[in-house]
Amino acid sequence: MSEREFPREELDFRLCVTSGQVFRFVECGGSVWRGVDGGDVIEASHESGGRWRVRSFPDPAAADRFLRAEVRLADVVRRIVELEPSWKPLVDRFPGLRVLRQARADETLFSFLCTVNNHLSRIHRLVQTLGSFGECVGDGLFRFPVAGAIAEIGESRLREMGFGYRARTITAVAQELVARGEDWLPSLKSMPYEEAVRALCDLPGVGRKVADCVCLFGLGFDEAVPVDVHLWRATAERFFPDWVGKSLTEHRYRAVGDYYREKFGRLAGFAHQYLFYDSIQRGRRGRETKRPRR
DNA sequence: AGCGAACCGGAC
DNA sequence: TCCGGTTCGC
Repeated sequence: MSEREFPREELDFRLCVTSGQVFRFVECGGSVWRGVDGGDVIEASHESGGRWRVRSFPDPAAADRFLRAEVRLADVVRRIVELEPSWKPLVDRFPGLRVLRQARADETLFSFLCTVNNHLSRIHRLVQTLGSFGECVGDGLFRFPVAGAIAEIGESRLREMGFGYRARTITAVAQELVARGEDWLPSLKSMPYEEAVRALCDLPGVGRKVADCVCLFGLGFDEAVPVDVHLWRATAERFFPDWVGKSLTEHRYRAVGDYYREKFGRLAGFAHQYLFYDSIQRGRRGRETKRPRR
C-alpha cells in the first residue's frame, strides 16, 4: 500500500475533514482518522505536531484525488494573500486547510441536504446514518448508498430516524436522481458553473447554498462560494457595511459570490473556506462566552 | 425585491 | 432557544 506524506503547511487532515466539507470521517484511536470516499477507504495518521501520512485502499490514488494533492497549498495561499492582504491572518490561523473533492457528487448533495438549518453534531449523525445504508467495506465503514437505495428507505423511516423535515426533501431528491439517471449529476461537471447551479436548484429542497456546496466539494467548480449565515455576517462586516444586520436575500447572495469571484477568481472556493471556518469558530466562541440573559 | 415565519428535533 | 437553509406568503 502506497503512502503519502504531506508537510504540515500543506495538509492538516483533521482540520480538512472537520471543517464542514465532509461529515463521515471519524477519529479512531489516537491521531488516526478514517473514512470512505467513493469506493475507497482513506486513512490518515500523524505523530503529534508532525506531518500527516495518508493512504487509501483498494485504490492507492484515491487519497490524492480526495485531497487534490496536485494543488500546492503554499502557492494558493500566497496568491490569495497577494490578491487580498487582509486574508493573511486567516490563512495563518488555519495552516493545512485544503478544499476537498468528493469522488461522488451524490454523497455531497445528500450530505448537504442534511445540513439545512441544522447543528454540526446532528449533521454528523444524520450523514453517518444515511451512509450506513450503503455497502459495508470495513469496521463501521460504508460506501455511500446510491440514490435508489436512499429512495427505498422512505420518508417515514427517515423521520423515525430523526431527519425531521429533511426526510421529505432527501426522499424527493433521491427519487428525482433515480428518474434522471445516474449520469445526470456527474454530467453537470461539464456545464458552465452558473448552469450547474441552476440545474441543482431545480431539485426539491435545494437552494443556492446547498447547490454551491455541491458545486465546490462535489463537482469541481472552484469558483463556487457557498454563503451560509456565518459567512454572510463576516462578509457584510468586512466588505458590505451597509448590509450588516440585513437578511441574506437572493440578490445579496449573488452579490457576495460575485464579489469573491471577482477578487479571487478560481481561488474563490479556497479563499472562502478560510473565512468560513473562521466565522464558524467565532460563532462558537461567542456562544461559549455569552452571558446569561436577564 | 425584501422580509418574516414555518419547518423536525436535538444540543446548549 | 438556537440553528452551517429552503420555501411560501405578504
